[in-house]
Amino acid sequence: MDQRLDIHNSDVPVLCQACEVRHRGVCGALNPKQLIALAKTSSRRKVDAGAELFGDKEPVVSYSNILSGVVKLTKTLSDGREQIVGLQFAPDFLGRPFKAESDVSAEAATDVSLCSFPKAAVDRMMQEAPGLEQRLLKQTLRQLDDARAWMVTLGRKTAAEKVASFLLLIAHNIDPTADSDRGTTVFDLPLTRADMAAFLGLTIETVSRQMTRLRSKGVIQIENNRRITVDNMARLAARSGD
Amino acid sequence: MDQRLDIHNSDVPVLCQACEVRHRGVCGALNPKQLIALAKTSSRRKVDAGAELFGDKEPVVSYSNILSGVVKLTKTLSDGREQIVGLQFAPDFLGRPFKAESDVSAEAATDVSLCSFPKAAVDRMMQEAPGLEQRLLKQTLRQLDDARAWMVTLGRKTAAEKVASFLLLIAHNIDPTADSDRGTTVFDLPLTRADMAAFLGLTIETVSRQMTRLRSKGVIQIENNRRITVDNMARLAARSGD
DNA sequence: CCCGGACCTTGATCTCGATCAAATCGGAAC
DNA sequence: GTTCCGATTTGATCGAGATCAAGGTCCGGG
Repeated sequence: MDQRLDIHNSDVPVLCQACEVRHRGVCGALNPKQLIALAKTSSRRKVDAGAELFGDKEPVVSYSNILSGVVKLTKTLSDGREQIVGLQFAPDFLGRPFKAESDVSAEAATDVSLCSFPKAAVDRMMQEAPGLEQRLLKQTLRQLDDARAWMVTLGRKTAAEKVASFLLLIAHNIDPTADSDRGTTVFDLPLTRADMAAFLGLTIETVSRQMTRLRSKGVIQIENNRRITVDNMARLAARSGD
Repeated sequence: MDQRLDIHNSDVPVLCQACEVRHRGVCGALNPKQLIALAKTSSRRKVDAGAELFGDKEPVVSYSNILSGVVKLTKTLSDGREQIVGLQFAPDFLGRPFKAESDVSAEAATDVSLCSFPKAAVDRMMQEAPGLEQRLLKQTLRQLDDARAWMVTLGRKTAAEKVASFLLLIAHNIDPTADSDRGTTVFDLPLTRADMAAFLGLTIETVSRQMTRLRSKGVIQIENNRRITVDNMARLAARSGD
């Protein structure tokens, strides 16, 4: 009832009215009143590819929604070996509730636009809006599923299967309608070869060789290193090992 | 107030009064009234090492708390390659909310005792008890941290570092007081060499060779294949690559 | 005590992906 | 256009871990 009224008096904050992820992101769980309270303290910003959003072991004072672009989450061993442990796409929520500091660092893989909130404001709102907590739980469970699926890729797949799995992952995230039945799919890789290697647990050289191999077998076309065309998704999927 | 009264009229279900994980598990978020409602439909059971708790792609109709023992979560590729994607210890909650079927299979690595609940009963209670949802969110976030930490192990560590990392993981889970400052730590491995290989993304032979190597360097002692003694945790930690 | 089967270790060899080392490409600045 | 520099590709070689193949150990049951 209250909810019903709120929907009609359309005092949704200006910032949110034009928001790309208004309904898909965690904000979708808030009523207009809560949205107004949160919007007061939130701010949009753009960051360039390569910029660090927050570092490992660094106190994190804000959460963010990703509005566009791709963010990579990385962990680094003491001797410098690096592994990307997650990729986040719009409208993912960025940040680790219940902990003052993250144990991953987050870096913009592409140009990224964000909507950031003070950590404390969201933490407070989580207590009042159970729907918010539920959205976070759902996203976290999905990320856990993704992480576990990727553990199989890291632990058991060959280099060729890893690269094919990566291309499928990106194709599905960039263009959710891409599917094995459909014909040609085109997308831009959000990652450099070095990033791909860091995500796949391989070296740059191996990634490059496997990409070349997929191209020479006619599974993919490569334009300017970044633009990928997949004529037949099923053929690519057949090489992913799943 | 209501809460305060409830605590004193100690009508906590008999089943729960003796529960090993009463306060540490997700049930700790429930008040006695909710606990009674849930206990009506819950049941304790023991399963032998090796038994499958639920399979991949199989509809799951119940959740469980692990009361004792270790459960392994595995994923299998179409050609049979297998990867353990998580280990669960008491008092972990087992099950995937918001999804009818799991995409991992769960198997008892050791003898395990469980307390199981019908999925529907817990799902209903999650709506009413926000504390329950918050506990689940916290556990899920912790599991996501664990999964990401393990991705580094799978993607970037050498066989020697993987085995050392595994021993540290087990030592810390079996005996939470084990720490680098302290002297001797003794524990039983909950996994066979084959399971260790499946968790580490290695073969049985490589795991065995690395264990032998750690023994011959005096980092660990091995008794009957399963009982491990670590005289100096710091020496083991130094070999984990972190 | 002896047997049988599962689990584990050890050895020899092979192979995939890492490493080392040059080219070559692509795009931004001028 | 030309230059330059980081990103990528390609080639040659190496080596960690897989694979193939025996043995050895542990433990429960007759």
